[in-house]
Amino acid sequence: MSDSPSLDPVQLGAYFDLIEVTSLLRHAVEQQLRESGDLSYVQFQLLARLGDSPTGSHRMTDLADGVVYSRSGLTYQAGLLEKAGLVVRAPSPDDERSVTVTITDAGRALLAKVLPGHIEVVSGLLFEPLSRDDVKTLAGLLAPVREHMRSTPPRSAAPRRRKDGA
Amino acid sequence: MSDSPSLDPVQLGAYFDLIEVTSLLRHAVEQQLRESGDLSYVQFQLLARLGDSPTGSHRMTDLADGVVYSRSGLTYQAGLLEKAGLVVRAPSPDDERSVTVTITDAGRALLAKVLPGHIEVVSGLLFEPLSRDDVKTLAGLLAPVREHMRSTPPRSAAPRRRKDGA
DNA sequence: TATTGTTATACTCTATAACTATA
DNA sequence: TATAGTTATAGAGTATAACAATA
Repeated sequence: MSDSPSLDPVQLGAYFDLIEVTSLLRHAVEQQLRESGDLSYVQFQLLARLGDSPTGSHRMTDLADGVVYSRSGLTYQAGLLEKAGLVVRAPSPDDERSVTVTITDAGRALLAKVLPGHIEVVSGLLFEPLSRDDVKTLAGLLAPVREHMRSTPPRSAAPRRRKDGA
Repeated sequence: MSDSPSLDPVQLGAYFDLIEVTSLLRHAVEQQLRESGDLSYVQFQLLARLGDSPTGSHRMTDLADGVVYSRSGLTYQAGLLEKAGLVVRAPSPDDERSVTVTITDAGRALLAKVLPGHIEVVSGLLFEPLSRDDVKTLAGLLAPVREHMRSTPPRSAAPRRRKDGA
C-alpha cells in the first residue's frame, strides 16, 4: 500500500496520445507493408533486422530478443519467411543447438522494394508535424524510457503481487 | 513524384524507440489487464471509454471511431463484453438503426478493480524515467502528431502509389 | 540439467462479404 | 440509396506445453 497510484492529467494525456499515435501509425504501416510486399509488421522487422546485420544473419534467440515473441511464434514466422524464400535457416556452426537465420537476395530485394513506401508513411504520418528539433527532443525522451523498459524484468508487470511467494 | 524519401538517423532512432517502447508497454499492460480482470486491451479501452462518458453509454459507431476497428470486430468485442455482463446493448431511442452500448455496474466495478494495477504499470514503466517536465514536453510533441494523424485520411497510407502498379 | 528450437494445438482477434433493418 | 449493425466465415497471429537434440 505504498502509493495510491494515479496519473495526473498531463501524464494521462501523454499516455493516451502515445497509444493512439502508435496505434494509428502501426495500422498505416502494416497496411503499406501488406500491400507493397505482403509482409506483416513482424516479418518486416525480422527482415530489417537481418538486413542490418553485417553478415545478414542472426541466431533465432537473438532475433527473438528484439521482437519480444515466444520462441514458437518466432519459429512460425521464420517458417513463413523461409517458405517465401526470403530467409534461409541452417544449424549454427559453433553451437549445434542453435539455428542461424540468413536473409536471401530475394529477402533483400523485397526489403528494398518495401522500404521507400514504409519510410514515406512514417515520414508523412509521424514526422510531418514535427520540426527537426522536435524529433531530436522526442528521441531524447524515448531513449531513456526504452533503456528503462529493457532493463526492467517483465514480471514487474505485476510488481506488488508475486504469485510464487516472495 | 518521389522525394527519394529517407529518414535521418535521429528520425530513425525516434521511430524505432517509439515502436519498441509502445510495444513493450502494451505487452506489459495487456498482461496486467488479463491477469487482474481477464480483459484484452481493446476491451479495456471500450470499457474505459464507456466509463468516461457521463451517461455510461455510446453508440456502436462512436465506439468504433476511437478504436479504429471494423464494425464486425466491434460487434464481436461488444458481444464478449455483454456476455460477461460488463455492458448492455439496446436499440437507440432516437435512431432505431443504432445500438446504444451502456456499461453496467459490474463493468464499472471491474474497471475500478483493474485500474490501479494498470496505472501502476504505466507509471512504473513509462513515466519512471521521465521528469514532470519531460512528460509535459512529450505530451506537447504527441498532441500535434495525434491531430495530424486523425485528420489524415487512412487511404493516405500509400499516397503516391495507387496499387502495385509501379 | 540447462539451453535451443520445433511441433501440436487451441484460442483470440481481425477483416470481408452477405445480409437485415431502419432512415 | 445510404447508414447501422449483425452474422458467417476464413485467415493470421500468439501462447502453452510437450518434445528432441545439443551443451
